[in-house]
Amino acid sequence: MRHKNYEKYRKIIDAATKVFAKKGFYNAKVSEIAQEAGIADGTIYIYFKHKDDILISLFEEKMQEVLDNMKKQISLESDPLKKIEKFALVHLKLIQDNKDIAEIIQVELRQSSKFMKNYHNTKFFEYLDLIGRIIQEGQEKGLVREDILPGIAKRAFFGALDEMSRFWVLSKKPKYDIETASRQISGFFINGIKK
Amino acid sequence: MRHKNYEKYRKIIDAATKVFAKKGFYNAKVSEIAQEAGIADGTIYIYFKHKDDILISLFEEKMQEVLDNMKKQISLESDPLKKIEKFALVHLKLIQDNKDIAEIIQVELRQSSKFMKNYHNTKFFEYLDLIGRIIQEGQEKGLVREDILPGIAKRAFFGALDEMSRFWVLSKKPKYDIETASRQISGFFINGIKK
DNA sequence: TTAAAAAATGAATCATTATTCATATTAGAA
DNA sequence: TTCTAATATGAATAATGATTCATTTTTTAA
Repeated sequence: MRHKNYEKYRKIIDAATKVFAKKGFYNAKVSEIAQEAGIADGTIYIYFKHKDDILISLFEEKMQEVLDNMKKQISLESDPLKKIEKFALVHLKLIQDNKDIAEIIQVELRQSSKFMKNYHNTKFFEYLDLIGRIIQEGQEKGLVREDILPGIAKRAFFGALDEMSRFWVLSKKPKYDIETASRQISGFFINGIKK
Repeated sequence: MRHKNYEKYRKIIDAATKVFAKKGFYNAKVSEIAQEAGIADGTIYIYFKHKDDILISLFEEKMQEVLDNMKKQISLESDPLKKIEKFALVHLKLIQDNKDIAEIIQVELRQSSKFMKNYHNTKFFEYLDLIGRIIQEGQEKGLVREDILPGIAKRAFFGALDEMSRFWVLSKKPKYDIETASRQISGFFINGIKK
């Protein structure tokens, strides 16, 4: 199914992205998504099992793009501390350039236990782990303090970026520009963990 | 209304806390809350305008407690950097001791735009601002670097703690104990911002 | 060109639940 | 104790919207 007509599959995902971002998952009607995609309600059920499935698929698709992009950008830097700087900048840029996706990842996907507890979110852990590995690399190269626990540090760093994102997603006009925000956040994170 | 029978009002809030935490706001039935509270469905509508109103009230109540507690604890320290350490410890302890509340604040309340965009969340901003003021105090006393923007730093620090909380709320058994986690997080935050 | 298969349609179904309200119970005043 | 107002009850209502499926349209391949 997923391979028969990828184009339409994507069209539905894109429509859903808009509608979920605007209304929130539970308040979004399947018929609205269909309308936004310019197809009939029933057609959605040819491509997706049910409404939940749209959200999950949407997330998988978008997250894969984010992940690929981030890996590529990171690999351009060799210094682990520079990689952290880069991570912050790329992450916040992504949020700014894709408000709808950001809002869904931010708000909708975290939503109920249904999604976060039951659906084991591999892609998200992979993303988090990019940070973890940078920190470990930094420790191996003697740039990062040995007593830093990468499992905690990666979450702290991601959380810092993420809270900044939430702030942007939820406020009308960003108060700080991305360069400033990313410089500040990576700045004190790096200062905090370096030797 | 709110003052007539505060006891029952609280009973409903407590029941809702349990049910929302378990099922998520949208999947929680008003009748389940009523059952958990040991009252009839209709009684809920004597104390609350509608389902949304329960979530909002719940949040206001709980957040006020959290806020009062945090203010008290913080005021016991005089050194701003110690205050930050204390903040982290108290915050994470709260999460650990109140899983249900944590889950709701964490997951449910951030949920749809409905709550986060339309309902202006004063209590949350007040909480965030506790951190902001500690940082400013640190700058005034010459302990924190002048180039740190408190508006960004407070979000980063809160975000770091919050992401750690999410991890706990969503995973069965905590991998790190609170003392370790809070020491690590406040540790590199303080290192990151201090002169 | 034509027939079968695949894809798309959208009106109808059907379950689900928030909310209401006529009725019953309880508490407090007289 | 009795009456009245305040509370509480829970069955009935009524809207909602996800999902199905009989029918139509489009595509494919012979």
